Amino acid sequence: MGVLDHTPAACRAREILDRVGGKWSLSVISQLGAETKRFTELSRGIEGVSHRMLTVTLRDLERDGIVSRRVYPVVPPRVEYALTPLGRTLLDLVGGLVTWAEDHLDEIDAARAAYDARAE
Amino acid sequence: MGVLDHTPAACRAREILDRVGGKWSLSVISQLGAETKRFTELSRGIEGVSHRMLTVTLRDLERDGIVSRRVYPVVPPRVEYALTPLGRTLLDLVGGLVTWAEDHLDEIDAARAAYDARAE
DNA sequence: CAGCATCCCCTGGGATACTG
DNA sequence: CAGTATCCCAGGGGATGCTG
Repeated sequence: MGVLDHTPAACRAREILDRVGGKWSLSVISQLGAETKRFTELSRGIEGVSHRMLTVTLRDLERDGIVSRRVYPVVPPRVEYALTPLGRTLLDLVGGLVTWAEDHLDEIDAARAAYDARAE
Repeated sequence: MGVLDHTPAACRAREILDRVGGKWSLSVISQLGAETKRFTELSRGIEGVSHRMLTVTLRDLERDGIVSRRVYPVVPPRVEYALTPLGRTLLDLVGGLVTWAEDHLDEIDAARAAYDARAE
């Protein structure tokens, strides 16, 4: 028996999946892992993200205390985003996900192909 | 710079989130972590899951090679589900998520409360 | 027992246009 | 530059009922 033998544990893990599971969350966290960035820098660094979704994602992460938002009262506006200490602990965890993905994605793809082949 | 400094890395991590991010996936993986179980056992062990969603979740996990399905040709039908070796490696990873959740959920909840308070 | 099939609803997320 | 507002759609997921 490990950490996951009771349902409540899976429940809690789901909560963080809800927090990090958004389509763009990981990309944002990834981008902010190295350094503080401005809105437009993030926008350019994340291929395919719309203006709106980047805003929404940043708001959610900020609300959860994973990303900090610093506004400079200048014109034109300047806003900088960074990971909070909490966000940086997440970064380590997500590193584990990436490693696992690299190690097993081929395996999963093969399993899918085999499954689909069986069912035609 | 860590594992997450480039977007492609985040992309790959997203793929596994897509695979495991379903509402019931973690609960199923959790339930199967300890031992092989039958459909009804799983159903009883996971509070709130509907008949249909359990079926769908199991199919998806089976397709990805995370869960194995064994049918006994008897009547009444008997079907047993278990984690595959690949599934067990996932179990370890998810253990990390659970630990992180336990360590930081209060922090996140506090951040949310503070954020919501600021915005009224 | 294990599970498809059907119906329906709701939210996540895309496109686009407007502002301080 | 850094957003907000509005509209819209696909599909994830719930409820229920039928079957081998």
